[in-house]
Amino acid sequence: MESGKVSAISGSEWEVMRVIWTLKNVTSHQLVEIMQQKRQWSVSTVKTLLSRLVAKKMLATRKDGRQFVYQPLVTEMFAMSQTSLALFQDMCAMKVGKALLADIKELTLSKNDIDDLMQMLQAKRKTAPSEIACNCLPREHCCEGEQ
Amino acid sequence: MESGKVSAISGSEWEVMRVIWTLKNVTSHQLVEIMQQKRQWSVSTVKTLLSRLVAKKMLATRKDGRQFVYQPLVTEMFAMSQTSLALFQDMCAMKVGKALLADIKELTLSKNDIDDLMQMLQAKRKTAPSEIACNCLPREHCCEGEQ
DNA sequence: CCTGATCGTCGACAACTGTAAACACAAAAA
DNA sequence: TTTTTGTGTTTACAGTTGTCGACGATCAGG
Repeated sequence: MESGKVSAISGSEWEVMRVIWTLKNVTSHQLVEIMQQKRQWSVSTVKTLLSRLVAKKMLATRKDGRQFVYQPLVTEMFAMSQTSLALFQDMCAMKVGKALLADIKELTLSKNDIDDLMQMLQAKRKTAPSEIACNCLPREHCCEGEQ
Repeated sequence: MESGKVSAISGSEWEVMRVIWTLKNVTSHQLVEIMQQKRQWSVSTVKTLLSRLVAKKMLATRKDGRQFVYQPLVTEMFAMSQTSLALFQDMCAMKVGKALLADIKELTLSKNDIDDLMQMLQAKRKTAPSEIACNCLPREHCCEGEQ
């Protein structure tokens, strides 16, 4: 699994990142405490995840006295859109729209988000194709029915 | 990693599934051929993935003469929305809308999809909250700035 | 200066993934 | 019937992930 993007962090790593993104500058101690409260992880577990995130260049460390202060190297928004977009791009292009629809139906969005989304959609509509081909197969037969 | 959902299939498995979803009923031979063309995988690799997908209850097999015919046990749409929704639900609730916006900006959607999305949004707007709180931390301080 | 509390680093280990070779068995061909 | 070929099953092996305990360095107290 080699990529040029956001190093595809794993689930647990993502949880740690969220805390760091939110707090911006966190000492390992704070992290351990928060994660222990949030997920009952052992001290070691948190430390391991931090090391891995540093190795993956998602976090930078700054030594402050005896302990480290962690700091994100990519923004949360970047990671979020990067990750979700990658997921959608691995799916059938023809059905991505439907998946989005299902997601939006379930997710809680603010009025502002909704307005932004609608505006974006409105703009995209002008140049949108009327159909998108399925790209699940290399060439031959491709989905035709199954709307 | 235990879940009640869609067994979280991995990347390669997802690729195989896409072909099967599209073709509905596929013999291992076809699969091997397609995957070889699409990803240069060896025969063994494809077979391994198929076994694993059967083990994960994503595929059912029906013996047809010497070989097996594979058949999906969950619909593509279900898997797609399930998977993407799970991803979004692991992200900061406050920023999911922005991520969606970024995704939609990049993805190619058909006019119909766009219309459906807009309609959905319009409907949701009526009951949408004006703000959504960040849920990255257990309790204390939570993101306030960083729009 | 010695001692104990803190930290970060290493090493571990099982489960899951990506890839694939080896093997056993049945069917097709010779 | 013997050989070949097409199938599914087993085994393998390196990497990643989820979770930790142990170890060695360091800082704060006495």
